[in-house]
Amino acid sequence: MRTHYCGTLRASDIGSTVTLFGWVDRRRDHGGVIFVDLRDRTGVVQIVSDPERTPESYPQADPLRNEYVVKIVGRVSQRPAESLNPKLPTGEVEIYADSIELLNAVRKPLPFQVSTADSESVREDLRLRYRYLDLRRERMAQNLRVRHEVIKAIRRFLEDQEGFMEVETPILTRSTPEGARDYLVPSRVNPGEFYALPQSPQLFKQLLMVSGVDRYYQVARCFRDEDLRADRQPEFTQLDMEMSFMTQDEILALNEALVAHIFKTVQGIEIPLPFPRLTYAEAMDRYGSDKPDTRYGLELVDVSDLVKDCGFKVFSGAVAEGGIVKVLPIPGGNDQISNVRIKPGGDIFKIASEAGAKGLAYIRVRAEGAVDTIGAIKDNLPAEKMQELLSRTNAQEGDLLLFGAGPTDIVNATLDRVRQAVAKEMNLIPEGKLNLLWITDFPMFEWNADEQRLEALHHPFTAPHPDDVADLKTARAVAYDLVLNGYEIGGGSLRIYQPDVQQWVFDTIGLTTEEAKDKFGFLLEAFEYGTPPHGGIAYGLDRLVMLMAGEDSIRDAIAFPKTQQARCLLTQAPSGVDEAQLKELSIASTYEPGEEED
RNA sequence: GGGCCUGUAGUUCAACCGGUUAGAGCACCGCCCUGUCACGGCGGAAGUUGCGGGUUCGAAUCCCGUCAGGCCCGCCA
Repeated sequence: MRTHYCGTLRASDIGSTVTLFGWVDRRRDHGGVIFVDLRDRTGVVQIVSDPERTPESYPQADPLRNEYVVKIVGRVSQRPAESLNPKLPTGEVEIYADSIELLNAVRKPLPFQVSTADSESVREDLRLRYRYLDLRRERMAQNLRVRHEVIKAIRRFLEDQEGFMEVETPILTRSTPEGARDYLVPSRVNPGEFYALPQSPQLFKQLLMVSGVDRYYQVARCFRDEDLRADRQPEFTQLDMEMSFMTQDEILALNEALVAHIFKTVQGIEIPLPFPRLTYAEAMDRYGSDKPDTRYGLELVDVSDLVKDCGFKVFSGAVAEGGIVKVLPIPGGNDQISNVRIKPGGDIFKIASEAGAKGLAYIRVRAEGAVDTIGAIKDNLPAEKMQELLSRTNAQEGDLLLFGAGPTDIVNATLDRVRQAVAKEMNLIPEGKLNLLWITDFPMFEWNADEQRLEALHHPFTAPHPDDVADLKTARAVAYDLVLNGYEIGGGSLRIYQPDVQQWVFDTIGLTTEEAKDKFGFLLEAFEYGTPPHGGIAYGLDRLVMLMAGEDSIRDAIAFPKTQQARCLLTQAPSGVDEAQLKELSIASTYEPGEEED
């Protein structure tokens, strides 16, 4: 029977006889003495074997190799003074092995070394193919631990301190319009009909409020059949919450306490409360983004009013057509960013054009208030406007001012991306800084040009701001996102709980009464039976863990993630199935290998 | 659907502008070494340069196609 875990042994254990199980992390054979680093999930401890002190185990230590599984019985001993290892938590002790039992060997060449120098990075496809080995490695083992600790902290806080109850909701549910593409599951019992996997438990948690659950949470798996990114997987985990009879401020305060609790218990980090708040309008104005990274400055400056009458048509025309002209001032940018990079063919130009910009005008601020700029600005911007522009952007010698001009959304998207690229390149992002903030007062709807209709920015159950109900089309929503270092890690809203308001919203997004009844009739009906005011939030748990673990990819926060092609390299999912299985489900595949699908 | 990047020994990387037998660290095998902790020393085995085609006297290197992985755009209420 195991008496201890490897990584937990300390000087206070000296003298004890211990039984350890684990993997050989490394073996060092000095001819007359063999050292084995034995690893389990808690860490490593050094095993010593030599012919004099441990004659029985010495021959047993000889055939050991990396990643062999062994049982070791030995005595915890003080290391000689000159052999202490301050790099290891167990570095004060070592185990004299009285017996070493080989439980299992490695029978094939390891696809990669489990224990390697930090500088060596293994190809990710190999790591995913042999994920069970990858998870043995310190980095991934640590990430799994962080994930576990985060979820544990959430449960302790919500259940023990705040009276939340976890309720599971269906994985097999019904397809709903709006939102992402659904994963579908054919129903054998009901031929021709399909379940959908939930994109989130949204409707069920609202129903639970009608049920009087009052404070619900769930660590909920969600599914969206969309293309993958470094921070997006087709199945992911939300911390889903919903609560009744609370105002927005009360919900935000509770969530601030939750997030602070998570960081405090998992990483010992104190986060000042309350979190800063920005309205959506402010965030778009100052950063061009609804999830701004506020760890650094580089705020945008709107200069539409200064240039609206100038002779430079790109500027005046943009304003005349209802757009804007904004400046991204880059302190010290003159030395950092050459004209070549801003002009067609340059990398900064490319970033801007991918966001829809036609180009980037610029001003370079020189000594004594002199400027270098493109001819069109020099010739067309009156001196007093130039002075006002320099003073409004707080321009100093050496600064580079980049202009975005055009439709508001394109200008914001352009300068947002350039801002992030510049911050990264100029090392403006402080290491280890955590910047949490709320974005509030999102608009209810945005225009979908493809479908020529308004659609819900958040989702169609979001309550309109009480001051704005006169005109829903332009109304603000009582919706909020939590942003951490430029990543949206959570978002929620107060919900509509009156059927008539819900109906107005469906009308506004062009959902006919019939469609609404067909898709959401059960929810509207539930609202007829005494629905409490309620609201909630959902966090992207994988993303939160990724950020807390210091990783750049959500895959490193998930035990068994999928590749960008949505494949599992370990199980080879997805796969073909027997014709008989399809038949049983009353479905057939229209896919023909070698042919283009459309 | 589109753009960009990567693919060389089990693994991490080299191999210059196309030119002898494709090299090195780790891992593996053998020998040596009693205080290492990324131990060290000597030796060995290990390669269809992802795959297919083309250009060339000659291709890891250039070109085309294809497969796999990554980053991004579109998409993701």
